[in-house]
Amino acid sequence: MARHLITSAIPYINGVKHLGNLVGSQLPADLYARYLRARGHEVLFLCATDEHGTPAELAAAKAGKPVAEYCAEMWQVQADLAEGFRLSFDHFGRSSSEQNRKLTQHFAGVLADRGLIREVSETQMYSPTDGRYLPDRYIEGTCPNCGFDSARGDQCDNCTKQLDPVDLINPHSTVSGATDLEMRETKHLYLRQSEMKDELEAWIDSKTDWPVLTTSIAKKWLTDGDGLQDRGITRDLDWGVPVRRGDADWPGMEGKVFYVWFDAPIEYIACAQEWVDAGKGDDWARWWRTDEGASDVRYTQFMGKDNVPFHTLSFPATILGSGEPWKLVDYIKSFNYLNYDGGQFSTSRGRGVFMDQALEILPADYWRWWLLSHAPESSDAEFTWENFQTSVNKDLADVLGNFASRVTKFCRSKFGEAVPEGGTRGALEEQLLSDLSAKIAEYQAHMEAIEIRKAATALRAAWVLGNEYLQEAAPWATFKEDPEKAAMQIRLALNLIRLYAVISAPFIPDASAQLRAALKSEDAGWPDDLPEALEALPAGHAFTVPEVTFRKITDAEREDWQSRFAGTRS
RNA sequence: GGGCCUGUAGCUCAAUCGGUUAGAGCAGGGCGCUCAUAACGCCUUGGUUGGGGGUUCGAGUCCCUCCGGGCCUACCA
Repeated sequence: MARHLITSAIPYINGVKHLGNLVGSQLPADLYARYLRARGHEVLFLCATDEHGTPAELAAAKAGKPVAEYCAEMWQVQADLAEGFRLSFDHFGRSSSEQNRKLTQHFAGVLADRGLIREVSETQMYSPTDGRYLPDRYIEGTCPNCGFDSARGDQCDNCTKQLDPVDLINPHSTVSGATDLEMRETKHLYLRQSEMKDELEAWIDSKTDWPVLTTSIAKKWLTDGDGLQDRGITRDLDWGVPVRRGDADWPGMEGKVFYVWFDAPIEYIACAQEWVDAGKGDDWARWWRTDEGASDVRYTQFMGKDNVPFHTLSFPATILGSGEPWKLVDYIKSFNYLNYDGGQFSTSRGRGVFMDQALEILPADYWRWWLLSHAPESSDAEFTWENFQTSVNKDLADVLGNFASRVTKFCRSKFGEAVPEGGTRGALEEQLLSDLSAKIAEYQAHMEAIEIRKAATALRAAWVLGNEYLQEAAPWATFKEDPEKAAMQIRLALNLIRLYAVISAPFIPDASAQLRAALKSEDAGWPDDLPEALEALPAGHAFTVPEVTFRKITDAEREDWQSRFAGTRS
């Protein structure tokens, strides 16, 4: 049994996340965590909210609330939704935690001591009306290149030319519309990533089994132009981790905070401390310090492709640069994007299905199954209501749900609500066991390799084997001339339902639990020994016919949702 | 502009190191079954692997080129 540390990219605080966000990190991470736990491994699965930065301040202002209060509320919203989707975090933390504040300041201090931080004086747009410095993209004006009148300070959306805010004609704040912008001189800390380029590159090069998506993005940043650039790790903001050098003041940095992308990954570690402080665990160091027991931990991170540079370069630079024995990531699983019906999901425009809306219309398992079985692993994937309806109806209702239904109902009508007794297995049953064993082995191999779509395909194929067996065995026919044989067939089929419930739990935990409850089976142990697992429900064991496990999505519903979610979210 | 990814059946996706006749699911067609959520099973139609050129005994896979889609390009996070 191994020890697995699993983290999902931490979702930003400003609002409910959409299904694309969910399938890009939290959901696949949960699948993996549930699977490894089911296989008996020791797992620590962490996630948190990413709370700092300009967008959080502006969202709070818009909501008319102090930013700390806004974040606390939104954390609760996201925590509830995570629970709704059955995301099995051991702890769902907050990057604004006390633990993260201290740890972030600690890392900055250590990095400074080791000469990996330098001060840079630069100019930045300041808006007296807004009373704040504005990131480049919060300034808009007319593009000096093409004349587009809504060009952003970092890039023109019309001609794609990269810009500097001072280049814009008639620049104004997108927050207030203020035009009295001025350049102010300000001092910031830069992490000297360039010093660590060779070390990082050697490390990335050693990860030959990582997804191409992960390594190609990392290599690009390492080798593009002049190579890996130093990165600013402080900002002129109120909301964030105050800049301190460990426990000490940092002269000249008063009133500044660390950049979110510096403190957010550190929250992975702080979250383990929060987990302990919340009384859920007793030793975070054995997961994170290689000198305190973490050397045998396998650490896997899940994220969307936009997060890859920070996880392959910035955060490792922080860890390696500290010279302290922190656990480095072993495997980075990254995802492409999920699109919505011909376009992108968009938080700002409210396009697509959001986590709260999804749970309002259907149980979590429907979404979990579709999203995971269509995870955007090799390229961007697309959500359409037609595909969702047919996939879910066919896979969950027809293949799995109906199997449980036909077996239990047949048993009830012919033998009553207890596992029937008698008969002995023959060649057909031997063949089923052999096929099933091979299919489960395939499923396990894909799960271990985190090949999610392939794992879903193998799992579904295992469900199909049950229907094939039933058709071949035809207990409704054998019952007429050899009731004992039919009893044996149905006993096996009832055990198949339990088996399916167990192996499907990482994908569809609620349905799995519901099926086991109907079968009155406490045992959720993984079927390491398949013949034994298919004897788990012995003759005479009482059960009940489960409620319809998965009802079908009707055409009327699909059409309703299709139009309801076509527009924008209010 | 530069870089990376991607294009395979009507749809969603496979295809190990370049190796036999490019495979699944869904949708379509036919047959069977009657236990079941109009469910299940079997058979089956369907592909010049985006176009063109090249390397090779052999190319979906490697090279060149053109076309389409997507992402990144470092101050959104």
